Amino acid sequence: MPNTSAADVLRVARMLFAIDGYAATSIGHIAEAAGLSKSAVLYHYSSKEALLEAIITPAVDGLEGVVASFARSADADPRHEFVEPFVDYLLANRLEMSIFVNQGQSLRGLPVIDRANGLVQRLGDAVSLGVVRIDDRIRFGMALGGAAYTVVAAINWTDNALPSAELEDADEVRAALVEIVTGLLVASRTSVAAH
Amino acid sequence: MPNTSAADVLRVARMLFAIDGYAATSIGHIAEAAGLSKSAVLYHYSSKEALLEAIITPAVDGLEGVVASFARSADADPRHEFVEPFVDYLLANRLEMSIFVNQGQSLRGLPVIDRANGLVQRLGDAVSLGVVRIDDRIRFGMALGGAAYTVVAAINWTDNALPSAELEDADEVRAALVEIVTGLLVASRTSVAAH
DNA sequence: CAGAAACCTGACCGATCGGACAGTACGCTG
DNA sequence: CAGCGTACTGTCCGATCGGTCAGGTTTCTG
Repeated sequence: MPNTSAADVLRVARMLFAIDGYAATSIGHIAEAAGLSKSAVLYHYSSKEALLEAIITPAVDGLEGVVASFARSADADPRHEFVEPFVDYLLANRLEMSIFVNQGQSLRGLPVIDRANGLVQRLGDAVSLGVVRIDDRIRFGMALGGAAYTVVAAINWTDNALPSAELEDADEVRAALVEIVTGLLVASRTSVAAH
Repeated sequence: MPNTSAADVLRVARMLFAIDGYAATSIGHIAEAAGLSKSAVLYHYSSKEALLEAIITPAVDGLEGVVASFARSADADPRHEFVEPFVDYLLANRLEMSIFVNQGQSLRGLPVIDRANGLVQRLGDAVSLGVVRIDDRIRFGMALGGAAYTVVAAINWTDNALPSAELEDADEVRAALVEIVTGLLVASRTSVAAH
């Protein structure tokens, strides 16, 4: 994690985009918070959109891996194949998740966001394959969406403004998420098998 | 549901605020979509903020009832006392929920939004009372947040643009949500009792 | 029919936005 | 020392924003 100005801009912008929203965050705000001029921000990132792209592209790349790991877990025990990578991904990309979970729809049209939305849809489609019962679909949606939203909400509802959350009991949180998500997914699987 | 211009403005604005976001929706956009001039919109609602207030105040009032119904269900079977009203509330206020679930943090500072956020916090606090284990807290968060987010996401991921979603199997959805949320809450309760 | 109230428009305002651009200070290399 | 790339700054621009205002039309009421 280098300490260059460009990296500072990235960190500040990620924070502001996640908490205040992309539309409500001006380049001037980012510049001020980073201790630079607006022009300096635009020197490092040629546009506001390019800045957003630089922020969430790595996270979207990681999401690609998560989707792949789900496809791989099609018939195995989903816990190790899919759930743990999924939960780890959520916890490691909280701010980026917050951006495209909460603003994914309003920002559609931007290429990076569309790519992220497409991946989410692919994940949803992959899971709907062979799942007919509505309550199973909803259970699955709650497992994925609920976990994502819970992790994101933890940013907002705990006293934030601190650079990274005070997750000292991160291991416990992780274990709990893995257990609950697995529970919801397994319930879905078994009811599929029984059907 | 009257067909006056003021009501049209309200409907259009609710849609745009929920889908495109409050910050990204200009009064001019609302006016255009409603077939009026910008001035006409500002004639019916004195400011953009007043328009948002008119949209979500009824939903926030309803949320007050939901919070009260949770307090009432403290030791009873939570299904009828709390879960059903909660799920019904979510389904009946999908667009408004979408606004202050997804944008509640970025819009903090606006009185109506702060009131809504305070209610959500009150609900969270009420539930944390006596719940120590982290996995129980997360399970509860996933029950409430996940249900809310699932209902909201259904707006965004299904082909929208249709005025109200094509929820013909609404009864099945409702039943499934009630069952799943109840399951998560009951698991939490029993583990509290066992502890 | 007179007048008031309700409804709506177009013109205009200051502020802020994303972004372009010309210029400057600094360090490295030949 | 000359020259060049990097890292910035302040200035300016057109567009768009939320909001005001003066006036026009329609509708209701006495």
